[in-house]
Amino acid sequence: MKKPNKISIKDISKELGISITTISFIINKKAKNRISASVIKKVEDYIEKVGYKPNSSAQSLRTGKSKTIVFMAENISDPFFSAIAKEMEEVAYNNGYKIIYCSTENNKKRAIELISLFQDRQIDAFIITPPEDFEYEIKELVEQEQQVIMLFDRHYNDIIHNYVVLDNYNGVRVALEPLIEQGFKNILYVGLDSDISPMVERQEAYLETLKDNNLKPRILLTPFKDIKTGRINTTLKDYFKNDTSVDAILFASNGLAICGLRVLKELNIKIPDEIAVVTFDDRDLFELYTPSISVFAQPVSQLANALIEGTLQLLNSKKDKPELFQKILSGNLIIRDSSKKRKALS
Amino acid sequence: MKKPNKISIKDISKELGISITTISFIINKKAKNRISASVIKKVEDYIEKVGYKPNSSAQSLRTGKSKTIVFMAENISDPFFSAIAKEMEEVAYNNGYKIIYCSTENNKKRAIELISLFQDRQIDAFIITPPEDFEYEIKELVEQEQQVIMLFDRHYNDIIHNYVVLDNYNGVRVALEPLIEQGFKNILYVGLDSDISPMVERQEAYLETLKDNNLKPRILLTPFKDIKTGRINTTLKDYFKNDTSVDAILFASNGLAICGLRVLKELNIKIPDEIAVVTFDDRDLFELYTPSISVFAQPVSQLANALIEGTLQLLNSKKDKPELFQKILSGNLIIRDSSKKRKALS
DNA sequence: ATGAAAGCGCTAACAT
DNA sequence: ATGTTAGCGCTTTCAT
Repeated sequence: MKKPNKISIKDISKELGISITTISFIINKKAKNRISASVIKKVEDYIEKVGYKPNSSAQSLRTGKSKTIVFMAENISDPFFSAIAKEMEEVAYNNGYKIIYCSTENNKKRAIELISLFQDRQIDAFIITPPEDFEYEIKELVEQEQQVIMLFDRHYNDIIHNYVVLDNYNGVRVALEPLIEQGFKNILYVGLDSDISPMVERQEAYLETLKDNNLKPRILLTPFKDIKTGRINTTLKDYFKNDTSVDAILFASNGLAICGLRVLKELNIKIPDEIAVVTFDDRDLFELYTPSISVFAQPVSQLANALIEGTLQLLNSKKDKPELFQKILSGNLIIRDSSKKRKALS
Repeated sequence: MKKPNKISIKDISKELGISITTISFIINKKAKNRISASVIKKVEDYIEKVGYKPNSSAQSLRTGKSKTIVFMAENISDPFFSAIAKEMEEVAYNNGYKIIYCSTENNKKRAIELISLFQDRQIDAFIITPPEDFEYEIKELVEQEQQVIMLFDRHYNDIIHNYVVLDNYNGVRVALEPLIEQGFKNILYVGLDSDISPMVERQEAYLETLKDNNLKPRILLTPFKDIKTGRINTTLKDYFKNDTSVDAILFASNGLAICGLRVLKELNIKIPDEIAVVTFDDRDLFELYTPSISVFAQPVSQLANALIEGTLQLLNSKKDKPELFQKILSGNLIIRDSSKKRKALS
């Protein structure tokens, strides 16, 4: 490997006969009212000419800041999380930050390892989608105040922390409303057996909404890992065999819905004639499926923007006043064919 | 922000009364046959106890290596690229490397900016999916020998470089074979109007295969940007209106296929009865679509593994012998309902 | 077997 | 307005 054009401030200093301090000030835009315009011009031109770029390791070492944000998603290959990642990317780069992505797989042990791995490095901020049973770890992280901690998708009530989440309560209500209005009486909720806030909130909202409408709730929960193993298919099939009264389903996540659609197809259950379907999180699959699937779509762009803007804002805030960034965003229901009663179909 | 437990080698040195050098050797596993077992034990225990982790900026500054790999994909939210990213992630971390992802959007200007942005930082390797018309830039990058350059998905014939790509020629042949065998005569190829190698190779392979079978080729090309703008829908519709003889389509990418499916649905053209469909790149959409869509699936795990293993291998190789890592992997055809003649359907 | 010391490139407090 | 200089934490050469 050749190591050419590794030009440093010192080289510029020698070449131009100007001290490195002066050059440093100019590079860091702290030259105003300090350095003469002619010197600034001279240095800037030279930098432009030779394509000098400061050594970021040296900057990090000196300042203790790395201009790096870690985004710990549940799974970076999940369309929802990768869409968020994609949207944050550009804003971060435009602000001089780079983002490192990683996936927890919703696995506590793995998440702990990842945090430990990145804490060694100089990381300025963590954007985290915490896995199951992670409140203690987040609490510790927040209290250490080593870096900006921003939670995404999930949050805790007993810790004061930054977060950007969806308004799940309202989401479920909005998703159920048209179903109830159309007269569906036996609405099944298919969710994850999990303590993460969206799952808890969605389930609670479901329960409340059904209660408000004097409807009998039916809940089918499955552990996260059953999605991967495919065990969920058996669970769903068994359920449908035992409870034939269900006339509508609300899936609490797109992953759940995909499994559900597969099973309904296999069982030859007609959507929406025999069972209507609504799910969380939009994907192009749902739009193109036959019939098209109604979804409660998360506001991906808004979420991503809030996340990165909030994080940058906290990063730039003066250390003495500990700010808080908390945002709860609303999604919107997209009604497609899967939740329309037959007579309502064109 | 508090800045606690920022413990350095010097602190350990003072605490234990052992020199910095000795501790550094122990940390870097260069202590064998140099340092006494008792001292090693003492230091290791202390490090374990206080949870010391070396400052990576200092290491980078000193060694010139950052243990960082940049993965420049076309679009990190595309299921194909995000699946690759996800698979590489763990291997990289296990080897002490972190990965930064970014998206070129197939935009040359953006890609140049990103490379410039990351070259300033100490990046050890670039894994790049080059956009349109990028041969010159890659050539420069490779010649500079500043970091390991590994191309993915696309490659160039006139540059000697590392790459991991799909065997596109064979892929197209394999995808077309069952179509031809079943007697489809008017097979349309829908591709991207692009100079990137997969598109060139797929189109050539299509032409050759049809020629070998004495069939008349029909090619419909669309610029990359038309997918985003939706202009492709008009293009496709217009084509189908003018050429009603088509009885099968090979889509050169999953993005193209999705647009195609949308249009076929809109035009109420029945798959496979009126037009059979096969596409590149599998997605769960294709499996669940009605009818299920036949695909030529890329070997995602193999590609990801080759990419990261190859990159790590080059990273670890001695600088004096310039190695080359080139891998062409085969995908496999998954035949579903969309490419079966009616009589062949169960 | 262990230690002293130079220096990677940069920032910023402190001269001048 | 500009320059001198002391480290940031680490690796590594060269003593001892």
